[in-house]
Amino acid sequence: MEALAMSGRVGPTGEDVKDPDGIKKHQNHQQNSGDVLQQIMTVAAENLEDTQARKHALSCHRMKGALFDVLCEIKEKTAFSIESIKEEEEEEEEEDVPDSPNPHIIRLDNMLLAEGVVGPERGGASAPVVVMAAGALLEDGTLEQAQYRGKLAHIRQIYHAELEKYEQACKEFTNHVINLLKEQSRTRPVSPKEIERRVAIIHRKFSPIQIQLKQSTCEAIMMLRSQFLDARRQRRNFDKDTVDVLNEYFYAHLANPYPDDDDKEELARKCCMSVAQVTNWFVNKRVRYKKNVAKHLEEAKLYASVSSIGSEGSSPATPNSGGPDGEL
DNA sequence: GTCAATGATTACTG
DNA sequence: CAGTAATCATTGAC
Repeated sequence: MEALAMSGRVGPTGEDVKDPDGIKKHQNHQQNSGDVLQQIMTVAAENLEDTQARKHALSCHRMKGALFDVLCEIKEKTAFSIESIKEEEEEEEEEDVPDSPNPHIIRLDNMLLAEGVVGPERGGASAPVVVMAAGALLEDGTLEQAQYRGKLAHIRQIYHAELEKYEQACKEFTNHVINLLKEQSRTRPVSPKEIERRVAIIHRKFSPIQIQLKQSTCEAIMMLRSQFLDARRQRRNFDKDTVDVLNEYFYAHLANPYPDDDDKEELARKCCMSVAQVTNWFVNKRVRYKKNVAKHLEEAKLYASVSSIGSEGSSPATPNSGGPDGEL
């Protein structure tokens, strides 16, 4: 209220306030400020043109500066307590905000980081097509791995594009609100602290969108993983040339169809498959041959004639038994 | 849609 | 740890 006491020496109505009578001066002040407050109260009920005219009149008023200060002070005192209560309530309601990160969000962040969706890009992740093309020729990297990386890079791209959109929208809305508040600050007291509080509220309201984006991205990664890492869903029959090479070896070593590590590697190289796949193929072949020898006889004859080495026996033996009459 | 064939996985064994 | 047996999940011919 000091602001009012220290305000100009000329009254709003223009009369002389140098009156030595302090009571009269005080009454004048009261009446003047009452008038201005009354004008403010009636502004809301008026149409736009009247309001603009009234606003202009108010902003030109000699008492405006002093009254504005007074209103700021009152608002600081009253609104501050209300806001602080509100904030406490909001904090209680919204525990899922980034200000108080919960384990779920931490898990999402960790997964995004582990998969390289956030954080530093991993060698060419931004160029999935190149990765996919080159990936087929990489060390142990199969075409599937290259496709996995390519799709992961695509998810990364989408995530960052959406994140950018989100940040842009949040920023635009925040700026819009700040501008509105600044605009309003010409006719009503708006403290920087209030602007700060409003911005914080906007960010809190926007954060669930960001969490949803993270959640969706993680779900996409999980789906991709299950799609690519479960080989059974990826199963492809080996092509005929591959099966020919394997069958040739199998029937050529029918007495002991247990390729050693060197042979497995050689076959894997020849057939463009992994050693594990060669091992699987022989496991399946042995058991299925044994289950139906009769059915495989024709096949045995065919590959026996193809193979220059020739069959060592008509029945597969147990590993390293060496004998042609061994059992599987 | 059905079903045999087939590649991969799991539990268990020696 | 390599192998077997049983089983799963998918492919591909019909």
